[in-house]
Amino acid sequence: MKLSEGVEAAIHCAATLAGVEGGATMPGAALAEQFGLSGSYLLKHLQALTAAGILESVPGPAGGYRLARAPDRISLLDIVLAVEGPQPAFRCGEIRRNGPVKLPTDAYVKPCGIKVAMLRAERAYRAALAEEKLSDIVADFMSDADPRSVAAACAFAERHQRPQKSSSPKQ
Amino acid sequence: MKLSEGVEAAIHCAATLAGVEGGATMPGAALAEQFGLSGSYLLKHLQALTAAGILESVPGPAGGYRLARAPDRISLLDIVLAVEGPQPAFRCGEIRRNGPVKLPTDAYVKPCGIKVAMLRAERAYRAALAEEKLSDIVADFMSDADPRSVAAACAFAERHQRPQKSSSPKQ
DNA sequence: GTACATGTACTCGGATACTGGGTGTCCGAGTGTCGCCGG
DNA sequence: CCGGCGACACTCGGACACCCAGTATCCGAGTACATGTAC
Repeated sequence: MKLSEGVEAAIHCAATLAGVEGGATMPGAALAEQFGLSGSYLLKHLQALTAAGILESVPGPAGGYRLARAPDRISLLDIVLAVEGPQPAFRCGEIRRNGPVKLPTDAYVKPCGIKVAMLRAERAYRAALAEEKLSDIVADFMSDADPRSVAAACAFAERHQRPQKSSSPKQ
Repeated sequence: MKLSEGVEAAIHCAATLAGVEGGATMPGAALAEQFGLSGSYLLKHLQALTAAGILESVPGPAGGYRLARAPDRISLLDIVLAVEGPQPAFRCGEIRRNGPVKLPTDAYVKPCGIKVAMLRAERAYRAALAEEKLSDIVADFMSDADPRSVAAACAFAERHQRPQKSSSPKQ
């Protein structure tokens, strides 16, 4: 039961990207600098988010990443699943069948009760994660966090975002 | 987000031990055979359960493991935490502080909103796991599972449990 | 002066090493039992 | 025949290798802009 470090980075990046204007993008290198990470490595996770349809990538100069949809339609579950993969945390190896007593296969049509219980709890986890919207994260940060921190984040976003001329119809 | 394989084995072992009489024990080697696992390896997890106070170990011949308390007072959360460790799945590395802009430490007294959100979801997960009692797992297995599977499990338990003469006051 | 071709700089993307936790295995410590010996 | 002693067998417990996912890094592909040249 351990999430990879990339999850934290991915969420922070998504939250940062939620602060830039509509069509503007921010290079992965800037995001990496923002959090003191290796740019080359952070790209790996940004690519995962892009593949999952959470981010969009724009190549070339003045390119970068931006959110693919509104922050209130992005949940922490989406990000976690994109980085960690969709498979559940509990993997049932069906070890109940590995005993020395070999029962016919049709004795195991009923699913393993332990698996059912574990997945039921995991559904609760995912439901709770799905309730945590990226927009709420950002809103709470803007209102509750230390003003200096907010100002620094906004300044950084302002400085590194690159407005897209083609896609953004003038702001 | 991936639980170790040992969790599945630990839960199965605990469920099996819930089926033996009060003071009786079952050797770890028997449990390993029951699930086709390496005995030496399974001990590692059984030791973790023992250290967490979920199981009791009896050394010497006729020794083995048994539940340390009633199955209705053992939840899947207890077992998962014993095997995986108590630390939460989401580890906040405070990467928000790693940026090039160095703010004073007192700008970060408020906890990271992302951490708060992640841990809130994780609390839901743990609460759901805490609701899954080992007694329910066993009861569901006894009533719902295939009769042949139940019979095999009972026969195995009957064959391998070793009644403790000292602690069990004659059954 | 304008339009086109070319070179450059910047971006993302995928392929390639390194490392730590989990997995798997081994040998040693402790304990109860059985057998043997002495009384 | 009974009690004490010693060796044995079985158990758990901790310490030691192996392997894969995650971590970290590099180089290559693609695109937009800037520049230089021809018309």
